[in-house]
Amino acid sequence: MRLRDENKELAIREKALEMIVKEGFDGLSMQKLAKAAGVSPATIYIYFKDRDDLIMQIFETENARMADITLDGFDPEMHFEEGLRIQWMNRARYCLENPERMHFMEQIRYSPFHERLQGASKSTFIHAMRTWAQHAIARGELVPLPMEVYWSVAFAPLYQLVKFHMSRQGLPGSKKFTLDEPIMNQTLELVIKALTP
Amino acid sequence: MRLRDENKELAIREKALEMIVKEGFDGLSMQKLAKAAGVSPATIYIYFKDRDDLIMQIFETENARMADITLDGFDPEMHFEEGLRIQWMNRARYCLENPERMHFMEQIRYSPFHERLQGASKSTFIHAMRTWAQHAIARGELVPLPMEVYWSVAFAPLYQLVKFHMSRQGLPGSKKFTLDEPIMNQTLELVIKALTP
DNA sequence: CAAAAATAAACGAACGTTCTTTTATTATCC
DNA sequence: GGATAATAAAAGAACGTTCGTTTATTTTTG
Repeated sequence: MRLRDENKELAIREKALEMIVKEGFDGLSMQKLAKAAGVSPATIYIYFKDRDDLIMQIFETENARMADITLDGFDPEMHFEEGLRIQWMNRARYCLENPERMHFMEQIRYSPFHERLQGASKSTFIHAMRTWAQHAIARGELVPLPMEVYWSVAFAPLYQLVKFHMSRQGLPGSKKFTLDEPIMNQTLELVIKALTP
Repeated sequence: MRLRDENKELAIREKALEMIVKEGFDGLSMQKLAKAAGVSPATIYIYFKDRDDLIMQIFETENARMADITLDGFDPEMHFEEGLRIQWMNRARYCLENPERMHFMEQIRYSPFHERLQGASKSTFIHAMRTWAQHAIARGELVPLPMEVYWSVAFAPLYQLVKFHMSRQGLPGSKKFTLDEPIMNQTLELVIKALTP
C-alpha cells in the first residue's frame, strides 16, 4: 500500500487559498489549481470530495488556527482590561502576520459559503469569551450589555483598523495608513473608555 | 430607430444582484442571468460591455444609492452628536430596508473586485465626512484622532450589529438577535462616550 | 426605410469531475 | 532476503456540460 504524500495535500490547500485571494471564487478552477500545485486534477479528488469540500476544509483549518492564536495567553478569569488587551494584540498579530489567510477568511465570511458553515464553528472559543465577559460584568469591570452590543464595540473597531491597514490606503484622500502599536493602543483606550463603567 | 427598453436593463441589474447574493460570484452566469431576466444573452451585451462591467456598474449604482441615503438630512456643519446620530439612523435604515443590496455590497467589498473600484468612489461623500469631523474637533466636541481611528470607533460597531442582525442568529449560543432602536441607541451611547472629550 | 434593439444559435474555451492506466510502496511468501 | 502479489496514490486524457461572448438574422419603431 502506498502512503499519501502530505506535501501534496498541503500544496493543494495553500495554492487554493492563494488563488481565491488573488482572483476570487470564480478564479479557483480545479485544473488551474492542479497545475499550480503540481499535481493531477484527479489527485485533488483523493484528498477532497469536491470543490466545495476543498473550500470548506480550508476554512475549517484556518478558523482553528485563528482561534488558537486569539486565545494564546488568554484566560477567561482575567480582568476585563487585561483580557481585552491580550485579545487585541493576538488578533492584530494574526491579521498582520497572515494577511493572505485573513483575506481568505473575510472573503468566505461574506460569501454564501458562510451560512453553510455557521454551525460548525468552535463553540469552546465562544464559550470562553462569554464567561470572560460575564465574570467582568459580575466584578463591575464592564457595563452590563447584550453580548452582540458588547462584541460590536469591543472588536469591530479593531477589524476595521486592520481593513484600513490591509487596503494600504486608509480612507480615500488620506496618506497611506499603517496600523502600528501606538494607533492600536489609542483605539483600544477609546474602546475601554466606552465599555468600562 | 428603436429605443432601449429600460425595464430590460433594470431586470438584468436586479436579477444579477440577486444571483450574486444567493449563489456568489461563480453563481452568476450570463446565460442563467439572461433566462432569469427574460432576455437573450446577447441583449445583456447591448447594455454592458462584459460580465465585469456589469458587476462594476451595479456596484457604482448601489454605492451612489447608499451614499445618498447616508447623507439624507445630514449637514457637515452639524454638531458632532447630532450628525453621528443621523448617520447611524440613515445607515441602519439602508441596511435593514435593503438587506439584499447590503449583502451584495459587502460581497464586493471583500472580493478582488474591490481594489479595482477604490479610486472611483465618491469623494464628495468622504469630503463631507471629513470636514464634519474636523469642525467637531475644532469645536471641542470630538477628541482629536487620526481619521481611520475615528472612523473605526464611530461606525464599525454599527455595521457589526447589522451583520449580527442579518445573519439572523447573533453570536452562536445566543437566541436570535434583532437590531431594534433601543439596541442601536444603547450602542450609539457607548460610541459617543468613547469619542467625546 | 433606416437604424438600433433584440434574438436564436452557435463559437471555442474552460469548467468540474471521472475513467483508465501507471507508479510507488508495503506485506507476504519461498 | 529477493521475488511477487496486493493496494492505494497519482497521473493523463477524456467526459459531457456550461461558460462568456459573438455572429447572423429578425423585429421593432422613430
